[in-house]
Amino acid sequence: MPTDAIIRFLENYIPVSEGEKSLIQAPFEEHVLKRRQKLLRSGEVCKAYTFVVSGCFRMYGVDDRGFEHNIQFVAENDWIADMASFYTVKASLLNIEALEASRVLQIGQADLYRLYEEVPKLNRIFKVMIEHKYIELQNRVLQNFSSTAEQRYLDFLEQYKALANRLPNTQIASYLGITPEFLSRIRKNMQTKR
Amino acid sequence: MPTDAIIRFLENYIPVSEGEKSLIQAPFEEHVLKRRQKLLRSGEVCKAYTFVVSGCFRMYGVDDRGFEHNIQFVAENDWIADMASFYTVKASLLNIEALEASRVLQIGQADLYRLYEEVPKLNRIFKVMIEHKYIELQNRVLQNFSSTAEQRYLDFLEQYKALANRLPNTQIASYLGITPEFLSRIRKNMQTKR
DNA sequence: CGCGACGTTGATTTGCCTCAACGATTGTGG
DNA sequence: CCACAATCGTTGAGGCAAATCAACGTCGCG
Repeated sequence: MPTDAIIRFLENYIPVSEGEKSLIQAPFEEHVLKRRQKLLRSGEVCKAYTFVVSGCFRMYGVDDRGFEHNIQFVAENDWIADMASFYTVKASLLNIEALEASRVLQIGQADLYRLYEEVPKLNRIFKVMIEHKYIELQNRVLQNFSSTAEQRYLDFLEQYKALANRLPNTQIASYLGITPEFLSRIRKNMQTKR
Repeated sequence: MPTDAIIRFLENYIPVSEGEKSLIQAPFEEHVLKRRQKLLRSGEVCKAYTFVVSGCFRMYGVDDRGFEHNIQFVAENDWIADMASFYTVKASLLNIEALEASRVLQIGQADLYRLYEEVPKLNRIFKVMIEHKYIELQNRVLQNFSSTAEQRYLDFLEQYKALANRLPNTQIASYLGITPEFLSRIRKNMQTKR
């Protein structure tokens, strides 16, 4: 069962009984996406909370000059949604796009709220999960203070070792807030150093 | 009772019974801080979750060259803690400092965990609260993509109207990631425009 | 009163962007 | 299975936004 992956994820936090397992697994729907296909377009409401079974996504915004800026990458066994749009049911400012062919499991607002009622411990689990995500995001803000782009690039490689190999440098540059050209120069510079 | 402010805060989310109120209020301790006094120093473990009754705080990190960078401001009727340090019980990278004379209510890890058991709905309330904080932080990351520092300054004034008047420009510059000198030039420029 | 925090202005420097051009690789439809 | 397009990484020349360093006036406070 593909939804087993979700149970394994939850049990990293708190054990889940057999009855709860079936309650949880029931409402999720599986979807398959090709590379470049979108889970969410800005302007739409984010209607689903998404668990990534396999593959990889980027979430990004577009500035007033039309440039894209990656906010986060999410790979297998992790969750992605624009919380702001999902909970307020308002148009999202963000896009979510598959960087690889991917498989996901999705749950809508109504089903998720019902699950929170039926399985109250989900509130605890999701609270902790979101705390983790908050900490990760705060670390990102902290890293952005590292003065030079080279240092931020090194920090990124350190923190996302596994992911970095799978991502094109253009996407990494967009995450770091620099141009692909400048990232290329940074990499060249690093080679001559060592 | 100063802890009434906490109940009012919680009831913005979900009603709380009389019995729950006393359970919740019991473990909080009140503290008074002068301007510039610290709630947390980097290197220490963040041992308390703090509710601000009155006054205002900044949370900041220090980079490798010794420069301070503000991550967030928190004023009355809001919570502040370095979640990363609080939940992992490891040394914090951050500092929390009073920008004004302030009064706070603090709860330690053990007491907070006990409260989560005694009053399970706190998990729901804190989940939602942290979601809000996550969204706020994500907006901050998004705003940082706004190309020019002037635009980011305008965004900041828009979002934190009330707070902006109370903060010295040096603190705002540190939040925006620019020098106080450059913020001064931006402000001068804006005057001549209108 | 005197000291430290704060804001301002000027001159100079620099990290990173912009625009343009060119191979290498990937993927895709005929 | 090849041809062509699209994506990706790289390099060069020139330009700009913001940093740096230094100096000075003002204000609030112990």
